[in-house]
Amino acid sequence: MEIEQAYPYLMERAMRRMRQASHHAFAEAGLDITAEQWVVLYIIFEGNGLSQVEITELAFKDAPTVTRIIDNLVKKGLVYRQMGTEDRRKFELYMTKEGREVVEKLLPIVMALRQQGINDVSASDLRILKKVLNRIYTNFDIGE
Amino acid sequence: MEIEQAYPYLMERAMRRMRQASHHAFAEAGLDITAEQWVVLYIIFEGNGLSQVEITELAFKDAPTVTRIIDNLVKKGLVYRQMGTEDRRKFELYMTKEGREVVEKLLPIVMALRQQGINDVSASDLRILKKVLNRIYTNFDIGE
DNA sequence: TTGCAATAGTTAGCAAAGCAATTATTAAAA
DNA sequence: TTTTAATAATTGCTTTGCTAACTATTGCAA
Repeated sequence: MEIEQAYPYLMERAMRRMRQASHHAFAEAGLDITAEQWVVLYIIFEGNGLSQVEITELAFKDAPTVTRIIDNLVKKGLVYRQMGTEDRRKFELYMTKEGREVVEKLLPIVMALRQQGINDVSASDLRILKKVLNRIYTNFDIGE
Repeated sequence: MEIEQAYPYLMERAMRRMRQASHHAFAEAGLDITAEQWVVLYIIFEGNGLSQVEITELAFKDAPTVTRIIDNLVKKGLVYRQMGTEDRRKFELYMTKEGREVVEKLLPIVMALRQQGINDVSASDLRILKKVLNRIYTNFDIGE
């Protein structure tokens, strides 16, 4: 019954530490970027010209959240919106030069953080972690 | 490099689904309680008379968050604050009758949800999940 | 005993998550 | 073609997380 042993608690706890570590590392690199902004920024970096809906799906966030994160990224001059040529409801998202520079500066930091988290975790344990996380995700599938 | 394969992404995704499922299940039971409120409510249920600092540590949240969650629980009439007898800076937190009723109503739902999440996950995989989550947590220990 | 640091809790400000409702545009149906 | 439904994005509202600043109380030390 002890709440400290329940896996949701352990997940929450690990996630929070991870986010704090990210924020701390980003700040140390002189960059005022949240972990969530990083996710969206990187998606735009990888797939230039994506619409917000596509970003929403890739980032597994909801539309309003993505709108606001992009608002912030635009304010910081890292990305810009361009009205869709075919479908004028859509925006296409592109990186600015500053945005690319930030990604290139952050990428190794993100990689190092990710590695730090699984330091001394065996490859097989990591595989099981991912498998179970995916399983938990599908176990709560909508419509059940 | 695919972000969908990175463990932080999988954790985030699983957590979000879990929270949604909780909220949905609580609402279906006719209870307007968030997952976060449940955590605090249950801690007060288990340890009657705890101070907010103690709750803060047990819930692994920060002080302002706990203050507000307790504010909400008080508004809903589920718990109440009582000024500390020895140390007048502290509050002691206690359940109301309604609070106890809510916990007793929610407890089986929470248990079922927790079980649903790890449906078809072997005991050994679950053990590894917990071990790795703890490892990630300590790998990001402050002061490193 | 006075003065100062530590502790408990709160308030304020910003970012983010979730949900409902709204606008603008496009697609489908009567 | 006109109406209706679906889609893309936004706005508003509430809750939470995090940081910093603040008040009140307690504990310790000069």
